[in-house]
This record gives sequence, C-alpha cells and structure tokens, in this order.
Amino acid sequence: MGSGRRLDAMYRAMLDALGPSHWWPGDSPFEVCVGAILTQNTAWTNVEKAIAALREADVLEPEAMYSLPQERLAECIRPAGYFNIKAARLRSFLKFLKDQTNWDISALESSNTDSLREQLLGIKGIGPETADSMLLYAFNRPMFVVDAYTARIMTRHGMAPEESNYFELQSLFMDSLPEDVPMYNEFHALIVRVGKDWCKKRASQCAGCPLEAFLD
DNA sequence: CACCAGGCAAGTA
DNA sequence: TACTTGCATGGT
Repeated sequence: MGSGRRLDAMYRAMLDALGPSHWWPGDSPFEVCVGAILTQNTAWTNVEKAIAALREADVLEPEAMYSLPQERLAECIRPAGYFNIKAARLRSFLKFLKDQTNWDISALESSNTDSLREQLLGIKGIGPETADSMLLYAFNRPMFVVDAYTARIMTRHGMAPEESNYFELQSLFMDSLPEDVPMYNEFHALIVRVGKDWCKKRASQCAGCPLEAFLD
C-alpha cells in the first residue's frame, strides 16, 4: 500500500486541474466495444466520424453490423484508419457475440471478470488494452486500463522501469488502489488527457502539467 | 515536410 | 523469446 498515496495524490491533482472527463458514456455497451476497437492507435476524433457513419448506415447494432459485407463495413469505418484490419477485428468480435451470446451482449454480464477477460483476449484483434477498455468502460468491471501514456507518465516520474510490460504497469495501480470502477474510469481518462497535452514523447513541455509537482 | 494518435498480429532470426 | 514491420486516415 506504499505507492497508493502517491497515485491517489496524482489522481486528485489531475482531477482538480482538469475536471471530470465524462469518458465513454456510450449509448450502449456494444457501442463502447466498437469504439474500443476503432480507437486502436488512432485519434478519437477519427473514431467519432467512423461511428457516425455506422449509425448513418444503421448498423450500430451487432446483428446488423455482421450482416454487412466486410468490404462495406471497411468503407464505413475508413476515417478511423486501418480500416481493412479493423473491419476484420470488428467481425471477429461480432462472431464471438453470435457464438457465445446469440447476439445478446447482456449475457456477458453474468461472467466473472477474469474469465470474461480471457474470452475477450481470445478474440483476434483484441489485445490487453482493448479487452480492459471493454471490461471497464462497457462492462463496468474494476480493471485498470494501461496505454502508451500510462507507461510514459509512470516511467517519466520514476515510478516504473522503462521495460515494464502491460501487466506490471497495471499491477502498479491495481495492487495499491481500491477496486473502484468510477475512479479507474476517470483515472485512465485523466492520464490520456495529461499525456496528450503535456507528457510528450520527446522534449519536455512539462510546464503547466498537473503532475509537474510530482516530478523528482 | 515530419510526426503522432486512447494497438495488435504476423513475420523474422 | 525478442525485435521489427504492416496497417492508414486525419490533425498539428
């Protein structure tokens, strides 16, 4: 429970400075899952365009989306980039929903978190960050989401070695913070916002960063 | 013009 | 196992 205080202080500093993020409220768990796949290595503004196109095509619902030929699905999501790959990934997720839930995504609510995580990771195109984003933001499970910004911020603050893997970074948070879904939700969102605006890959434009006081 | 974005899988040695 | 590369649009 050592670094818990520091993480909590960082969380409050970011929240005080930036205010709540209202991230991924989504119109449905399915929509959140679609967004999680589309946003892989892609700016969210581009994802919004793709989701709008899916809604316009009236396929923002599992069975309808699966009935759309992959090539046309790819065309809808073109603005999100990697459209051919992501169309295939959406379809592998849709096939999972069909096979495991008979198109009733709410059937997944009864699975325990660890087995649901394993199931999601078994789908081609869903890696640890996408699976955990779905668990936290679509299924309201207490799973901390790690991304490139999380790694950068933690290493830059001397709280994790450069070579830390996903699980090690995730454990840093989950071993010392309470299992609090709304807090995990907001914490990850704040990390992304701070990473985008201040914690750049190179140079250090740390002036004004909400976490400036936590640098050594 | 270069660089980056809420990653992942496949290929190589 | 540990690197490297392909995937692709849109904003700064």
